[in-house]
Amino acid sequence: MNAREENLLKSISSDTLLDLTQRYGQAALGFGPPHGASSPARFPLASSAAADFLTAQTAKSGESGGEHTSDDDDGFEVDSRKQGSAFGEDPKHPASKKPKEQRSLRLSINARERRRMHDLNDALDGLRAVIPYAHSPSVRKLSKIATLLLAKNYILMQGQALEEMRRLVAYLNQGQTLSSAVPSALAPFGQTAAAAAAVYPFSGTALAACVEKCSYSAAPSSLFKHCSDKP
DNA sequence: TAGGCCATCTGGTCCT
DNA sequence: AGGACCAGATGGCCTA
Repeated sequence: MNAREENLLKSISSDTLLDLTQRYGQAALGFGPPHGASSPARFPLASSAAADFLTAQTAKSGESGGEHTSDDDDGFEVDSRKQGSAFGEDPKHPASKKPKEQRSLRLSINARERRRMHDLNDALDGLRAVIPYAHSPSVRKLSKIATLLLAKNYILMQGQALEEMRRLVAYLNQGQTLSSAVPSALAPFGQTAAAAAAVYPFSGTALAACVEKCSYSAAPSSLFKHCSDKP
């Protein structure tokens, strides 16, 4: 983790995160694609079940070869930076029995591996698209490791939010049954909420605190580490 | 210029 | 046998 990424993460306010949390949370529950979703295949979990996701990924895997690699079978559109090593002769294994066949096989394997890594990167891009962080063009893309760690913390945070919501609903339901003399439908919502806030044992700021603590800590080296602890 | 990040190649291992 | 997955090595690009 470098300073650049830490600054990026710190730049995200918890308000923004909570806002995004609400929207992405809905999407994750299947109420529609998240903001900015360009295609269902890009956000498979938002539109359908895990099985659909796997199907989409399998199909995508087949097509992505075409998207990324016109080099697929020939294996010749390699990164120009790596061309030297890609075509260099192995000093340990000079001209063997069938060098041409072996070379062809090696190129095919390389192309497959390249395709596989491209698919992996596509998946990471998909992950970046659905986790809350600054998506503006002026902000650098999250690194792979930052993406994974932020996604993990985001999932943990969502779980906590869900749990807190459940407790709140249970608490409000309990209050309804106790004060049945006053029809709950007539109770001003604001007052109800205020009363709940006054008595409700679970702080509404817990989530924001978790965001601060888990994802956007100012401590450079400890970034992302806090929530590796049990929530 | 050092360090971080990344893409690619490569050989090994496991699975179908 | 062929493909998927993995980890190590290598070298390029970018930023502080």
